[in-house]
Amino acid sequence: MYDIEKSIGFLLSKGYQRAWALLREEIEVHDLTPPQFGLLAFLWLQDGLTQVELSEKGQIDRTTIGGLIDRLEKSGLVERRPHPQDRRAYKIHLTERGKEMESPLAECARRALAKLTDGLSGQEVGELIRMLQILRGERKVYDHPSC
Amino acid sequence: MYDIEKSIGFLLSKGYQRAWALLREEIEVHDLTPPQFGLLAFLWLQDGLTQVELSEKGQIDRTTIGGLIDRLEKSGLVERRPHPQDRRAYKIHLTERGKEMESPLAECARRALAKLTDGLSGQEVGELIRMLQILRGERKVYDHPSC
DNA sequence: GCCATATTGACAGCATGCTGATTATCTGTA
DNA sequence: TACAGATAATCAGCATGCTGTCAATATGGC
Repeated sequence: MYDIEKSIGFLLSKGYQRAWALLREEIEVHDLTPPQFGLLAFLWLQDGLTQVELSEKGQIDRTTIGGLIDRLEKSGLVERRPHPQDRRAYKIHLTERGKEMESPLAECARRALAKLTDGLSGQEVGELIRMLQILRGERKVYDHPSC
Repeated sequence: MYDIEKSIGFLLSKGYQRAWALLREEIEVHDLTPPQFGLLAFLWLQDGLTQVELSEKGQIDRTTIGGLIDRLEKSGLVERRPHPQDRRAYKIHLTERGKEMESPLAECARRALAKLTDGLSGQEVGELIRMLQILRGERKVYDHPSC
């Protein structure tokens, strides 16, 4: 008999759903959604990427990126600038307001994470991160790489 | 600095994305999507539930259930029957074909799960399930309940 | 330089997941 | 019985994530 309640796929979907909802509660006052927050977070690490580069780094579908940027542009957090070497492409840049939002938004994410992992110890959270990185596709993640 | 690559929410979203894609590869030959499979899986455990009951058991939004059932009904896997005591409600029943699909579809799910957890040991998979159940909302899950 | 091929971003179309509103029906209380 | 409030399902509207297609532009081989 197939018991979906114990299935990793089902549990991942529900865990993700809960993470999404908790983050959304924290950031909706800033009129953002979790994926929009995620895209900003990649720009905080490196500004001026093209849509394809953002798509690869964030593992977000390239057709989804377009709409995300449309909405972030409308909110005045990012802007499309023509790419100096490639007339097909845009470079996506944070606006001043987009840069200023890093600190308050990261604080929102910290609060959401605290609620999410309320039932887990710090060590368990580390273990969970390691295993999720493996699930994501890396063959194996070691604390001390051995090969 | 906020590093989204190490964020549990981000990793959950990517892990879920990968689980979704792997399951979809296995079941798309049967013209199903992972959420449709999930709904069937709850009916395999208990047939004849109402949409609200399915929504609660599967933690699927009640407005999403309607469309899922529409599509499963069109595929001939489930059917809406009037509820004998409540004229507002339907009881959702598996068709013969819906029942027969349990075995092949569960096999698809087993193969997808094997690919997903390829990099983890059996013990790690158990740990992961335990931690995801905690993330889902249960305060704490013990192998040997202590309180 | 020229052309086949690849790449960038846009769009249409579909399924999912949510909010909020609506309709039909049920239930508990006066 | 009558009525207020709760409940089951639907619908409209929006954002996300995917497939597939297309136009504009780059690139590499000749």
